[in-house]
Amino acid sequence: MSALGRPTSKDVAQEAGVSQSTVSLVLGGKWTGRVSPATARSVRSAAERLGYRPNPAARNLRLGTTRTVLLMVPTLTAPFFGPVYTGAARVAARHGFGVVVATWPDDTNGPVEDACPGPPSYTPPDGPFASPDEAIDGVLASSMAVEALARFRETPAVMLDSGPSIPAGPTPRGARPGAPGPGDHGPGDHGPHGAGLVPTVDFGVAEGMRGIAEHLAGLGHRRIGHVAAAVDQWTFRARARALAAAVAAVPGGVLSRSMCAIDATSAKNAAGRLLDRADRPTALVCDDDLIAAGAYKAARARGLDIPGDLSVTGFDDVLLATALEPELTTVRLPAEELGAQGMTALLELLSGRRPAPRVLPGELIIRGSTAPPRT
Amino acid sequence: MSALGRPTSKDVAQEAGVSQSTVSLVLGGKWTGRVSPATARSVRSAAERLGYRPNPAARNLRLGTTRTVLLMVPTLTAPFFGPVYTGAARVAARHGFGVVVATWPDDTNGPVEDACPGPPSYTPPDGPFASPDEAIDGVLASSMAVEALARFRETPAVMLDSGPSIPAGPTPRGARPGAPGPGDHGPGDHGPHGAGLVPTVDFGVAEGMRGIAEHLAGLGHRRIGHVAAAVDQWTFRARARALAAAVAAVPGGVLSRSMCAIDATSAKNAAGRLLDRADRPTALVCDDDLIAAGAYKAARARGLDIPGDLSVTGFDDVLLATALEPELTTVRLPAEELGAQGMTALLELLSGRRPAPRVLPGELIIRGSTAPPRT
DNA sequence: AAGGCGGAGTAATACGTATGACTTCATCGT
DNA sequence: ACGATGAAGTCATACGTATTACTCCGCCTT
Repeated sequence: MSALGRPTSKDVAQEAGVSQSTVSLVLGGKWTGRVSPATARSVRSAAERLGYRPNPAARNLRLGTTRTVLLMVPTLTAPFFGPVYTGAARVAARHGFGVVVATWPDDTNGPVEDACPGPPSYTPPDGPFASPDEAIDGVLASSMAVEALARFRETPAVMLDSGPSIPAGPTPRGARPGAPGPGDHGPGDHGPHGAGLVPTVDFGVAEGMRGIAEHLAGLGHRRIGHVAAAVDQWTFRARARALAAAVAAVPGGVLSRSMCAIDATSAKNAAGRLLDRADRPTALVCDDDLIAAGAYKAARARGLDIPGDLSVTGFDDVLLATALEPELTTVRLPAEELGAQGMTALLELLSGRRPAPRVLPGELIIRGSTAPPRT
Repeated sequence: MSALGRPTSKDVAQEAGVSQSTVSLVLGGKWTGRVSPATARSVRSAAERLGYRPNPAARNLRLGTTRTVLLMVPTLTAPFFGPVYTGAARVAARHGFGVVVATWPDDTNGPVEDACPGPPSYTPPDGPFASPDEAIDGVLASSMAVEALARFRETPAVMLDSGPSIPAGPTPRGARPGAPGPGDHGPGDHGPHGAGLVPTVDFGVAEGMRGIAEHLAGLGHRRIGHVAAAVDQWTFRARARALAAAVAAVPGGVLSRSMCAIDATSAKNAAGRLLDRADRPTALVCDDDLIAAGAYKAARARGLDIPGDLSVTGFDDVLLATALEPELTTVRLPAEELGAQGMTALLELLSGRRPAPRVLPGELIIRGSTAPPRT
């Protein structure tokens, strides 16, 4: 029995009447030609009987691997990142890996009284991340964590939702989302891990946004408003750029834009600004579902019926989308699949291969918030 | 340098010109009277210079502790459990503990193609939980996981949101939520860890629900409908019981109930059944915010104005509550604090003390969805 | 001067697993 | 008949840390 109260490989060896090495060989699967099938069977049955599970910590010591990867996300409180974790953890578990999560520290807000002393920890977390002090084999990093990724220069990493290559750094202050500036994310960029060496998994946000624009155009909309998230991330830049291009391709298409933070109140104000213009748009394209909820409020406050007087679209398809009335036309981004594919890419990277970039298509979900414009 | 590329205590020893033991003593903090202050200083500065962090796996081996706890939740996809994790992980990190998450396996739904071979894992997960195969010091278990907790008979555990004592087992089939049957959760019950030995952290849902009832009664409501979650959990039984008691205490108070699953469509139907009765309620009390969103839909479908014709209340105060129009009157449950307090209790338990039961009060948040009934 | 004592530090070992080096023994080829 | 071959295992060791037992040394006591 180990100090943790679990049976060890030595216990199994005794039970099976063999040596500890043999147990390790059999259970490690590398015994062909070294252990007879009969012995292997008896070892396995002994392990089964005792409910033996190898101590991962001890295994790590020798192997120089922790079979643990770090998932860096800004928060688990937002609705989007839970599924990302779920997908990543599922794939990881299937390969015997564990996942620890690091979140941006200002994720915390509630006051906590923890007078519990507990054993002393002489390794206070110091970096920008509130992360468990783990030894890590690799990092799966959400786009918001680009600069924090620099702490892991030596560690294999995969970026999620950060664009087809890692941006060289934070976009300059004055840069406007949607401005297709040269070198915005060109293949010549050098990420923190070297020239384009960090594998990426992305959503096909451009195609998704184009789908929305074509859906609206097909319904007859021409004056389109964009309630855009004022967040400097690749995904929002890509959304803005794709929408601008798609509307420009529609004869008579006109696009107006208003920026907001990602919360319902700010979105309500931004949408209101568009609705109060003389040439009021007949449709509002929102950068995500929560922003669309704000747009609903702005419309209701002005007595506008959705979708009769105003069509509204969202992005992401979180739970909220079907809770709204009418239900929201949006683009479903497979968040769980993002985590799963990201983890798959990371595991490939860890096993020495160079994973190909992946792009997960979004799916246009047409619900009740879009209709032809009133003539 | 370790196999993982990090400096080891031996590296620090060499840098400081002392032995590895001395490094361990100094950094472990138990060196008073054994190491001179000057040496201690030089060791610490060497550790600083090299960026040394002890390898937790190696430390565990000797100590018989993994400094890791397991958080069992049904899912991280639902909006409620992300904050629970956040709070738990924050407190854990502060004491040098890591948190691994186990979720109910049917949390997975998306198809995943993972042709990645990776190293073989000879410990396939077998239990009901899709959990990382970790060695664990303790378990923090959400109420939905009562029966799974039985797998950890020997492990210190804290239950979250499961009522003041662990129920003896699943409630019998025929049991109706709200029926204050004898022995429902009486102090005589024996949990899986023995007679009431599992510490608990709960929300004050009864007080919260009473607050809602009194708020509505104060506005003048008498005919109240309860759109109840058909989920066999302590928290929902407690909500139903508290509401029934509070309404009974109001002169002329009448309560009707309709059950639904926790999704907007099912809730819409259940709310609709109440609204179609001859003695239509003037207020609908919903078991959570998502159900309230369904109630909004039912009301709109019948041309009822909220809050003019119908008051609606939710429970939990998730993001959705402020995205609805009008914003939802609800009870805020401090989910992050639940995780934090639960982890604090678990750490107390691990250090040999017996934590007192904790109850976190809910807070009534009055927004725009409640008003006096139309006369 | 012999013995004792406390301060400062080191050597040695245990934890549980994985693996390269080694042993044992039967069979095979010549 | 005798070394070579290969199968079936075991031995010994390394991984990085925490801790116990020990050494060394200077100083004090008697």
